[in-house]
Amino acid sequence: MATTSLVLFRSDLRLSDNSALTAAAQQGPVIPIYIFDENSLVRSRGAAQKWWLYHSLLALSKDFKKHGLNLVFKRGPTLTVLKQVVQQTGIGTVFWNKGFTPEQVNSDKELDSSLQKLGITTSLCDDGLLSKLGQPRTQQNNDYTVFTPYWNALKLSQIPYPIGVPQDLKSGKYKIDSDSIGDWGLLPTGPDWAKGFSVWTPGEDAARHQLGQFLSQKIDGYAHARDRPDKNATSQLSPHLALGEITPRQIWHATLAAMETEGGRLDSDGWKFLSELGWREFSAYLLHYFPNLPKQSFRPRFHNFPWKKDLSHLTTWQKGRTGYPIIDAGMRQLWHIGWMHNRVRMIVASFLCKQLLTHWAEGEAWFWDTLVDADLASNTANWQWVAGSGADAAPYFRIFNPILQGQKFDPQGHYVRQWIPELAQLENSVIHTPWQATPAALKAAKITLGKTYPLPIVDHAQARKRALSAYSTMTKGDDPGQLFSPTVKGNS
DNA sequence: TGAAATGTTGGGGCG
DNA sequence: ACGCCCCAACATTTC
Repeated sequence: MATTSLVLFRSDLRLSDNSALTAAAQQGPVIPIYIFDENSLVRSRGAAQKWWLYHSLLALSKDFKKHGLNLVFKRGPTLTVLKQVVQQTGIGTVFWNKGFTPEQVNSDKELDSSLQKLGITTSLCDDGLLSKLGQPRTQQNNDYTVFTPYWNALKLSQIPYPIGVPQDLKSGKYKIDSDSIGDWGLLPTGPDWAKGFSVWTPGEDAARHQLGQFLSQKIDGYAHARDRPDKNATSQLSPHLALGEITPRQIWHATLAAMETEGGRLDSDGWKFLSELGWREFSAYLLHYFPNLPKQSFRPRFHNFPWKKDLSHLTTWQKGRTGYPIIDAGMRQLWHIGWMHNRVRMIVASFLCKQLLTHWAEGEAWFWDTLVDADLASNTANWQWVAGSGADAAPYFRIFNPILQGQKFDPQGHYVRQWIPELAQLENSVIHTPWQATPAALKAAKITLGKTYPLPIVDHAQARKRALSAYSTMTKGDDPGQLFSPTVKGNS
């Protein structure tokens, strides 16, 4: 006997390797549903990711159509909407893949018990991570707080193989009204800040294609080239992963297979790439054991760090007008395409926290709103990592010199020229230090410092000293500290 | 998944 | 030929 089920989609916008969808399809016909629920208990998606969500939902809907299923769109509190649908249809079973942030876990639990009280059968599946949430643990049954031992334990464990698209996908025979997602306010309304986002193709097909291209063309040499923002050398799978258009275990096994094919030649590049999945996993793991990670420094001694609140500095950083080309190029890339190269993320984050002494959570909030790949665990764990307040973090005194970083990782200034057109005509020798260019060189390049391009807002050497002295004021005490709330909303 | 300050070494200019 | 100094190059330490 076949039971028709609802399958609730959230951050798992794919047909393949989808545990909930597969489990439901094994029981009978399926009605897939996406509910746009700006639940106050769960941090809602930033503006940039809403753009991605819109396009990803269209893609998912199309993919379901190919299998003869209609993806239902609804808006409102998830429980209320599900109740209505259940009352209207009499469907008695709901499947979904569990979330893995603490707030999603709690909200899943509430939803689960509320549905059960209504006599609805629920089935929650594990999905979206390589490992079971909260695993592995140390031999003494502690949680890991250092990446390397965590990673060693993780990579040795059995990572499940991905499963395909369910073969026996059949549509439930109910007519359910569906919203038009154009009414959800997912796309920019005023000025269209998402024009540059057209470089992306959201959706499961595009994600699979992107992975294939990466493994056939870019994995070779990845370990080194990944640090070069002037080269297109990274996988750029992060937004696909964030929305669940592809799973880490699909990437894991496809990468191992590609390494296998090359008989070991790509092992070091391949493991470097897989370790990046390891960092994603480690972030989710840390957030699980430290639910305050988004709001509080992981290391207690940072609770009394003398952060500065300087709105004009923050705004200058956000707009990419700090006067340091590598910083400004990164911030403008973020604004224009909703994504920033990993190396540059570290440089701009270090600059905000250290040169400008701004609380890491201000930067985290900006990234959250502007990144298409925003992920609560990765975003907060990595900001804390750069700030020095996180688990297994870079030491606070490791302060990037934005000039040297620019010269080292963008030696010809291609990246700077791409995102800061007003510097495009400046010669290589001063592309990362325009204030050192001769008046004649500036004139030839049509640059007026302080006008067409800003002078540096802080002097690096001075700011570095200031940061180190701020660091030295931290005490070892474990002051419980305040939970942080950012001062500025992003562009939403 | 740094950078700057400080220390050490060794070749070469020079008296 | 020798010692002295300078300083680039590299190494170590410190932040």
